[in-house]
Amino acid sequence: MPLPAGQLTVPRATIDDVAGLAGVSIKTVSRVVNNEPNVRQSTREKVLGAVHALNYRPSAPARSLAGDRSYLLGLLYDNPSANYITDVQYGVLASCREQGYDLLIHPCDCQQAGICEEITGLVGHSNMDGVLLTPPLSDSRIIVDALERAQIPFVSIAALQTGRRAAGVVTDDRRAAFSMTEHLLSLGHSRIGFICGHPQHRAMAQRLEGYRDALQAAGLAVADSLVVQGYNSFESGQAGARRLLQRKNPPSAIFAGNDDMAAGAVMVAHQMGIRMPAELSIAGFDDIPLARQIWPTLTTVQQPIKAMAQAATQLLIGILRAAPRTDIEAVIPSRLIVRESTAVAG
Amino acid sequence: MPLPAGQLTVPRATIDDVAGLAGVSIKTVSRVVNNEPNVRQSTREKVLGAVHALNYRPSAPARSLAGDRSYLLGLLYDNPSANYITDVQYGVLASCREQGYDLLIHPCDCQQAGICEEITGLVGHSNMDGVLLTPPLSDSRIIVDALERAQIPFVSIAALQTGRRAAGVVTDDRRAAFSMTEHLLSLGHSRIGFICGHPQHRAMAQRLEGYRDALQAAGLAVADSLVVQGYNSFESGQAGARRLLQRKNPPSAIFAGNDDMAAGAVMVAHQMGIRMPAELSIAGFDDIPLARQIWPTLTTVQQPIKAMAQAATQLLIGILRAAPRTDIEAVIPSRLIVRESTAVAG
DNA sequence: AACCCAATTGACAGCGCTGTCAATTGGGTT
DNA sequence: AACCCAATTGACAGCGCTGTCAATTGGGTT
Repeated sequence: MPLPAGQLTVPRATIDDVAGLAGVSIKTVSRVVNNEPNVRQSTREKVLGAVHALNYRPSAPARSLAGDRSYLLGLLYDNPSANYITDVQYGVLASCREQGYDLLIHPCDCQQAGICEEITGLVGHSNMDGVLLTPPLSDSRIIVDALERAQIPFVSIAALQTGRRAAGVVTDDRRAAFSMTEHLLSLGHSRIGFICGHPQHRAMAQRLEGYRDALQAAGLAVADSLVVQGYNSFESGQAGARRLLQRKNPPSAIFAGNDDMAAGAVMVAHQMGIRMPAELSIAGFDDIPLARQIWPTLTTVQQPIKAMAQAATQLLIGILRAAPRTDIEAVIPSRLIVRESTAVAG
Repeated sequence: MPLPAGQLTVPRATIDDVAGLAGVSIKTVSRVVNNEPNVRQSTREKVLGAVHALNYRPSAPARSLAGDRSYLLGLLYDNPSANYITDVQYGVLASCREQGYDLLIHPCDCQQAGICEEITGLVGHSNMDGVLLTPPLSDSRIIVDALERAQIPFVSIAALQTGRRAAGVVTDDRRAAFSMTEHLLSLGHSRIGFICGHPQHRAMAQRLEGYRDALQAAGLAVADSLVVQGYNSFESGQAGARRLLQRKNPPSAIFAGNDDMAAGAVMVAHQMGIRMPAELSIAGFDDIPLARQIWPTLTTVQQPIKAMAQAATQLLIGILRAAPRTDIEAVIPSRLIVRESTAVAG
């Protein structure tokens, strides 16, 4: 039965216990535990033996208080897609565990007044060493500015920080969208609708560019009437698809900027009695689990979300360790996955 | 541009600064900040004024070190459903913010050897005040035992701790499953298949009981051949549905123990060319977003996941504060949602 | 006016580490 | 053998709070 903390039967070993057992000073234990140089190999082994024997784990708060580092990272997001966020979390956690960091998660409301103060307050209070940003936060100029002003180290996932000395990890959105559009063109589609994601997301702008590039490369005009604005959510995908399909001359294929919106389009087609993929091809982007859970299964771009999050976290920890150049941008490639929602134009 | 921590231009106010400005001792500031009794109203106001003026926020690690409390809660889970976990997280976070706690998340692998040591190690290292458990961890005897032995306060979400003095928050699984089965019976279905969730989850056992109760109440025999074992995942739902639908005498309705499995069943029906709901009704449980994102949309039970998580967190914080009786069990009701996947038997 | 006692306030140690800086060690050089 | 200096080790203060316990305050009572 749960009891209040602090009454553990086996009290935790402290650095003094380890030092006593190993016959060295606590400072030497500290050096070994933190992998600092200038410790004789034999001493290191003696200390590690004691650490192991006592099952010693340094106290996070004590470290944090003394060393001005908390070994705590924050993950900030404002994203409606559970699948996306969960993937990001797993990626971030993988790197955190590897490096001995803990993770605090902080969903927040991007639109809310005072969001910047909320975020800097949060970070200050929890003593986070650094934060990871996902879209749309990473695309928000005011939020990025606030973090820079507060001098909080951060790395953004899936968002270009154009013209800044900020680190980030992205995928090749433009090229992938180009490939997807090419795929649809190769199936004989010439009227391809595009449901764009949130206008503030730079990754979405990139995907739109890729779509345009491919049409132009194929010698086709980019009809503005075939591009509709969505906001990343399933519901906005439904609305966008309705607008496209209710035209007098509807497209024979729809490419949505992400899977949630593509799934919304699939739902609308079902509701309108349009058969897929015979009468309508639909493609998404991201390859979240939902892409395999709806009928027909979605042709999409597998965005390496987890890998990107993991790489971004590595990058952040590297910056915290060494404070090197921070204008690093890593690109992790994505790939096309053809499933059942796209077929030869009817 | 990110810089290493500890170089903030405006140094954080400490308790000494506040005490100095308010003209009291740091202990009095501590009392006010922690809402302790026995402070004169006028003193309290003076201190709060200084707190406000300096934008003072107590240092979490210092508090933790001095007070043996970290204001950190842990959320442990091993659950494949992103939707479910995200809902739980939002609920837990809502209570955490209200009460000034931060949240560490820790997905883990329930099956892995040494899981108990991993968990107790984790909790000890991070200095969590208490942890929240979701199924299947909350259903695992060895994990619950380990937490009790380590005297770590915990509350479980959506799992009965039968025969223990442990706190938990559940919904009325049995009654809700009864209602859903009744709904299907009232549509004229008499052969209703059931895809059960993970055999270790007590909530799933409850749902199976509810299904049985309803059949018996209607004077129908419970055919063992109509109950198949799943494991909560989409894929296990597909496998279960295939087994049910490939019988010589298939059911006209399938009730799955959760929405992920129900969605798997829907996928199989599509693949087999079975029309829904005309030829087959399918019902789920939980009402995750997926239930509204597949076609046909799922009739399901709205399980108040977020509310349960929020209540569980409140309960945990209450236990941490007062260490009162810990064998509390809260029940939050769920309700039936009829959508497009169920209809009169054909 | 003297006293009393609960209410209020404060002094100080200590939580478990890391940073700073001084002390010690020990192999290579002359 | 005496010396030197980089490598190694340790002493100690201090991070910002809370807990403990003692000191002070101030309104009610006699």
